[in-house]
Amino acid sequence: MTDMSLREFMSLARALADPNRVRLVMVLGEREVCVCHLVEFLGLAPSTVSKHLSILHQARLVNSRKEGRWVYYSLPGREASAEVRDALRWVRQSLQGAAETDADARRLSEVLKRDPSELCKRQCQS
Amino acid sequence: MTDMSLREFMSLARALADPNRVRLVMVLGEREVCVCHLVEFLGLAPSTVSKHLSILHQARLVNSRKEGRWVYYSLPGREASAEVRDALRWVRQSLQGAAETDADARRLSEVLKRDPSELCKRQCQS
DNA sequence: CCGTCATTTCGCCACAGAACGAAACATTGA
DNA sequence: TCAATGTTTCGTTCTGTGGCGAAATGACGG
Repeated sequence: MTDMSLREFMSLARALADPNRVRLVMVLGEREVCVCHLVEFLGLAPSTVSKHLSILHQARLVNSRKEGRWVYYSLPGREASAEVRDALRWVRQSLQGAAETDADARRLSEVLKRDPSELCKRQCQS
Repeated sequence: MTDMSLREFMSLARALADPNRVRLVMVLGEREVCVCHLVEFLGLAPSTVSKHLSILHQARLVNSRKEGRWVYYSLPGREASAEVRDALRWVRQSLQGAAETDADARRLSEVLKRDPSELCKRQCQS
């Protein structure tokens, strides 16, 4: 009923075809998270994480909000299109309760306890 | 509730990350189709189509049945796992009614009118 | 058996994409 | 305004994947 073109669908499907991007979608449930926390969470270079977030954003699977120097990403709510909500529902329902999902949630909780400034300094020096 | 591992999910997501494979999934609704008809439908080399079907089969998104020299592919029904059914539901509900879907359905109908033998001869000579 | 034919597997090429570091950009604070 | 800092963009490298043709596999008909 969503009447989505194949091109739009492939944008969603390809955005969800990378495990790190799927982990980001799973870990962004409910809360809004700063990029530097996501960098620490994935353990990848800031530029790599930024690229992943850019791909998710282009597919409308995440929202971004800039607050000062920090950028926060989150999942869209009811304002999202039906196609995006269906895609997010598929991912999140499929992977809820998975071992990796729980482990990642715990891992993010630990990361969120740290100060953004501290994280970014360590990221930039390396 | 399906309690699927990230690895299993990525197998499904990556299988659905190619437009030609998505077209195959959409066109295999209900009916069982022979490989040579799918080759003519996509307009790709037989080896390429076989590879696509292999990827879909490894992800359990399609069934294969061998009858003589011909191999028929179809979508799994209720015997499929919940994860596979959820993935197929997402794709098919998202793209039902899309212009490309209707055009492909008509295109396959035309192809199905032709004889398998005739198609395969033309495919092999080229 | 042997040839034919439908399909798959293999080897190769070209391109897409994931990763990084360096540089650019943007914002805050001195 | 200048320095510091969080994020993104750019350029590069390397791996992964889609495409094809040729060869291998498997099944039917002589």
